[in-house]
Order: sequence, then C-alpha cells, then structure tokens
Amino acid sequence: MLPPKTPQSRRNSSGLVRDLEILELLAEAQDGQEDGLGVVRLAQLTGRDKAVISRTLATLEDSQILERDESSLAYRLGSRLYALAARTVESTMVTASRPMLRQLVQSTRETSHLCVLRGGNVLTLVSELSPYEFRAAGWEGITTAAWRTPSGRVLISRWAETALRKWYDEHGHDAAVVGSLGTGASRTGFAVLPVPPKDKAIVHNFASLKAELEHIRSRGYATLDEELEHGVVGASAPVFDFTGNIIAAVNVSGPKARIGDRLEALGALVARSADELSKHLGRRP
Amino acid sequence: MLPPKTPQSRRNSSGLVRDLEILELLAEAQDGQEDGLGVVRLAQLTGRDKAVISRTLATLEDSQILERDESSLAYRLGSRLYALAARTVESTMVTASRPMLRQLVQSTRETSHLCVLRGGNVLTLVSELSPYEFRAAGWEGITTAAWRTPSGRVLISRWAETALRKWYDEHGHDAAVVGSLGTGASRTGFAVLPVPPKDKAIVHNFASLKAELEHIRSRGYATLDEELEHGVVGASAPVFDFTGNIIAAVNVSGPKARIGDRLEALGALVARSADELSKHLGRRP
DNA sequence: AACATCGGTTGCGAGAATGGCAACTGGAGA
DNA sequence: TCTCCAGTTGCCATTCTCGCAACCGATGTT
Repeated sequence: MLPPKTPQSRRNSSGLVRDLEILELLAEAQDGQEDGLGVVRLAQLTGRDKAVISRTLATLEDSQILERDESSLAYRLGSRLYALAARTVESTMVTASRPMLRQLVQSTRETSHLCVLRGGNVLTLVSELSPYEFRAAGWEGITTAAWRTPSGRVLISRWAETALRKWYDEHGHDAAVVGSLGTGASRTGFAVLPVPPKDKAIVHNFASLKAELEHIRSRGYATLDEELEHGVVGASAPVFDFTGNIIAAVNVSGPKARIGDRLEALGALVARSADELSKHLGRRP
Repeated sequence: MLPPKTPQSRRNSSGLVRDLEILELLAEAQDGQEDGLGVVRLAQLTGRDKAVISRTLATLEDSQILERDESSLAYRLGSRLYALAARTVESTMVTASRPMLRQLVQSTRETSHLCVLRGGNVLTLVSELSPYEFRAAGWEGITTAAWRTPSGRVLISRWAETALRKWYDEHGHDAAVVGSLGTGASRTGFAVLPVPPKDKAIVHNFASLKAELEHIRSRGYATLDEELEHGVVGASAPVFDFTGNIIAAVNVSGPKARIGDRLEALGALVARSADELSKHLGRRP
C-alpha cells in the first residue's frame, strides 16, 4: 500500500496544504543555491507519482505561487508568495507583538514598547504598561529623536556607513523636527523630555554614534543608562523581517531604582523576545 | 447554479485557487488595518458555503499558513507564509538592494523603489520612503500596469520585437488584469491610480512604446513626467543579472515641485545606483 | 541509424475527498 | 427565557485525485 492513507479526516485538506511539502522542498533547494527542482526529482523527494507532481506544479505555476524556468523546466518559489508576505509584514508584526510585549511586561514588571523609525525619529506603535504605571494611555504615536534613544540606535544599527552619515548630518542634532509630519496633528506630539544630564550622554558626535552602534551589533541589543532622563534606564533589541531588514525595535524601560544592575540581563531578555517576534515574521537563523 | 463548475480541468488542485483567493482577501484585510477576517465574512466574500470555509481555514491554520486570534476567532496570515517568502529569489534581491536604495533616498530625499515584472504588471519589492513621507507602509507587494510606468518600460526595454509585440497585445491596455489572480476582481492588489492627464501620456500604441523603449536604451534610464499622476515625476533604471538580463528596475519618484528640472540628472543618478547593484549581483562590464 | 534513457505530459478508471445542506453549539443581547 | 449570529460538525451524492501506463521529444550510446 503505497499511500499510507490517513483513516478519515474530518477536515478538508485544502490544496495548498497538500502542496506544502513541495513548497518546503523548493524552499530548501533555494537555500542550497540550487536553481529550482524538476518534476522527477520532486517526485522522488516526495515519494509520489511524477504524474501527480507534474499536474500539481502546473497548477501552482498558473496561480503564480511557483515560477518555471523555460529552458531548464525547473520550478522555484514565485513572486506571489513574496508579494503576499511583503504587503502584510507590518500589520502582522503589530498584532503579533502585543502578546509578546505583554509577556515581557509580566516578567520584567516594566513598561515595554514596539517602535519603528520614521525619518529622524522613533515612532512608538504599541506599548504595554508596567503594572506600576498609573497612566491610562501608553506612548503610542509619540516620536522622539532617534539617535538619542536605544530603540532608534537599534533601528539604524545595520545601516551602511554612507547612508548613516547622510542621515546623521540631517537628523543628528537636538530637537529634530520632522518636515512633513504635518497633516496628522495628533501624532506629531514630541515627547518633551527634560534635558538629560550631560555627563551621562555617550553619543556626542558621529564617531561616538558609530562606536555605540558597533557595541549594539556585537551584543544584539542596546541599553540606555540615564542618558535621556535622570533615573530612567532601558534596553532595546531589533526585530527583523523575512528579508533580514530591521523593521522595528522592542524596548523595555523603567526606573533605575527598580532595574538597578540587572540592565544587561534585561537587554538579553529583550533580545530574546525580539528574536521570537522576528522568527514569527519568517526571519531565518 | 451555485457551483460554477469549470467544464473539465485536466490539472489537479483546483481547490488551491480557492485557497489563494482566501489568502489574497486576508492580505487585503490586513493591508486595510483590519484585524483579520472571520469565517462567515470570508464565506460571503468568496461566495462559498461557510462550512467549507470553516474546514478549509482550520486546515490552513494547522499548517501554520494562517493564524487565528483566540478571542475574536479571526484569521490572518501566518508565519509559515513568511518563512516561505523569505526563500524566494525576490527576497534575496531585496536584501542585496536595501543599502543601495537607502543611500539613494538619503541623497535624493525622495522615495525609491525596486521593482520586477510580473506578467503585465510591475511588482514593487522594496520601497524606502523619503524623509518627507509619513505613510506607515510603502508600496511593497503592490502591482501596477507595466507599460504605463517607467520601471515597467525599463524592464521590457531589451526585449525582442516579437516577444514585445505578443506581450503588448496581451497586456497593453488599461486596467490589465492578471490572468489567474482569481475570480475576485477588486482584491488583485492593484494600485488604483487617478486617471492621468491625457496630454501627458507619451505612449498610446505599440509604435510609441517602441520609440520610448529606444529612447530608454539610448539614455540608460527612463523618466516619467506627470504621466501617471498629476504633479508626480520620476526616473527608473535597469538592474542586470550576471547573464546580462534585466531582472529589476530601480526607481525614484516624487513631486514635480521638489524635483523640477533636475529630472534628467536624477535619471543619471538612478542609473549609477542601478549599475552598482548590477555589479553587486555579478554583472560583468 | 536504431536503440535506450531520461525528464516530462496526458488518458483513464477506481476510490477517496469535497461541497453543500441542515442540524447543532455556545455566546451575546433583548 | 428567547432570539440571533458566528462557527462547527454529520451526512451522502458528486466530483476530483491518485497512480498506472502509454506517450512525447530531446539526448546520448552502441
């Protein structure tokens, strides 16, 4: 009995699921630098009749889930998959981040955020408040100068030097004002922060920024020690999308009195959470 | 007749087309900031029985192509899809192109894209937003009729006449609809563009298209002057792979007010950036 | 030249899976 | 308590898939 038939499924086994094995195999081939797979080879790998594979692949190609090389007749994953994913990463990330942030709040008892870069500023998309926090609303929609926050530094930590240089020239000064944030009045609100203690700042110019970014890359997370506001410390780590790009940063911050010397441990924890989210978005190890 | 039976398909997996329709609908919903779709709603949208949808979605969730929110019971795209998308060729090209696009944005201060041809349409793989933009998401995953965009023209600019002729007959009309994107017309993901000012169009038929392609070849880049939308100009240039084929186009576009008479200079700049990417992909001079 | 091989496609019938209807569950609101 | 609505499940006729085998055409091989 070649087909080890499952007894009786109560569900419809939809076409896509049946073909998932094929897609996975093609994905692996792509990983291994191969130029796609042919019908017979896939039939061997899946243990099914080549006729079935031939017909199935033809349909998958029709729907542009697969593409076929005209000359070699080899199939590979198609742009349709990419398009579906690319359109939706950001919203998936936002939805998926909430449970993760909540758990982070549970274990750290501190406030946590998900932030993205907008021009020269960091925009907070989601925030989960610490149980100590009385404020009703979070920081959603609030922007702050990126280079001064750990999340902002994380977000630019993998930029090429030339792009970084230009970006810094444009945005690397205090009280950066974003040009056309204009139309939507509500979210242009900048967090008005107390002037930080000068002696705590670790980034004063392009060179020190670059050094800090290198530090961030090597650890996998960024920390902030009273640099923005007296008594406030925090840590941020990058979220990667499936293309390997940093699209967001996870942040946890709170009073130095509570966090104390556990800042590096907090950083590692935040990094693990961010990695989990990245994995969810298809980031490969 | 509820089931609009196709006469007799020679191929397998017709159920897959239904699955794809579901995926597109979910992608659209997420694009529109909705938090996923429920069984009944999807049944309405697809015109199928809710029982079928319920069973199908359950299987898709089992395989992690979809995820379900426990409380609202709404479905949205799942991590498996992102993992697959990560292994498309598109994804690797995106990774390679990101630094270049970012630098292009920094020096032009306008939004830039990387696009590929998909059937008769241009698919935007990456977009890096201008610092002036406040939009949350870019144009990733969005398609537009190819022959009307500079990127599309660049992508077909080296085709042989016969292939071009055939392609134009098939796709060279407004509101091109991609073959098997599915029964639902609205959700094919086309950018709905304002009707362009008639007098600005420079391509009206095959002859004028050919002339424009010749112009593109001679300059090494394409420009667009308010042809698609009033007040919007841009330039595109080709990316070559190591065999010398054009596989993608780099594009920069922005308001005419800002770019003004520097359009040709912009074109040359875009062409230089595209060349750089081509070299990175192994193109020999 | 004839022949074998290999990747791929197509015809066909038995048997399994799907689709649609209707009944059912369980929560929310009146 | 009753009703409404989203969602799930049982059932059976209908439809589709699977797998075998034949076929196609390009590429060696003797």
